[in-house]
Amino acid sequence: MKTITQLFKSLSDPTRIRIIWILQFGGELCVCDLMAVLELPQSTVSRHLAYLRNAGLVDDQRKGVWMYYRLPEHVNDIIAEILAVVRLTGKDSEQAAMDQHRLKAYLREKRAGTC
Amino acid sequence: MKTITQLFKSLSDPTRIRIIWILQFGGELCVCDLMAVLELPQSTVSRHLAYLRNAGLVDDQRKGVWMYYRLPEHVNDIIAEILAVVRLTGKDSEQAAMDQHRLKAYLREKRAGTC
DNA sequence: TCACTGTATCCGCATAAGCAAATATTGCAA
DNA sequence: TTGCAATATTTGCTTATGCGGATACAGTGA
Repeated sequence: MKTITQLFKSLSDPTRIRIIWILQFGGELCVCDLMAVLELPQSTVSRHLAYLRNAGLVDDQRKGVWMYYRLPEHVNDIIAEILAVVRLTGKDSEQAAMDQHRLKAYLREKRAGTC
Repeated sequence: MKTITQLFKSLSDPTRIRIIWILQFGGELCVCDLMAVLELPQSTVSRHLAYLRNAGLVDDQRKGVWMYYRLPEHVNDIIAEILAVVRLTGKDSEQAAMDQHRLKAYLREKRAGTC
């Protein structure tokens, strides 16, 4: 019961929905990538990621100093369904399109080796 | 964007999840039916129903003094998917089973003509 | 019209959640 | 080990949300 409401609560914030849209589009990204796309301070992004991690909606993996986040690959039916719904909502979202555009531009200019 | 987060926010409360489970099981019910099953005061139940109505997750219909609530029949893909997810979560929920049991007992004793 | 019942909304309060700066932690390299 | 960069967590503040009693509104019947 608490798990389910926690799951929905973690999706009831626009920033967290945006993070999932961005990860669905961009695959694996580190915190500073997300900071650039979301245009939000580090502590804010990190806290939202912790929220999503606790709900089982993202996986994290440390690579040196960088923490990379991505959507989980092996999930139960409920989370899979929910991620499908979120993807559906992103299809005709202006915000999702803007974030995808900003991510593409950011990745194009990003130099190798930097975060 | 706001619509989506509002949708998830309306599902981030245990009482509202319970209401949807109860309606999935019991069909069309009025506010006092739900008060009996949820064991919550009228103002609380009504407010949660308003939340769900605004999110498009329940339909209401007045019949005399009574307001009947049920799940919407014709919904878009997103709401249909979300209701399916909620149903899925109810399958192995002890709370859902308890509420179903209480609803059955309540309907058995309820006299015709009373709310 | 008036009284009554069922439901919706308002109000004040308590709790929860978001924000961003500050601080702590982690891992790498010198 | 020391210093630095990336990230996580803490802190203090502000805002949002839930609660239930009180009140307002709507429909029915006398």
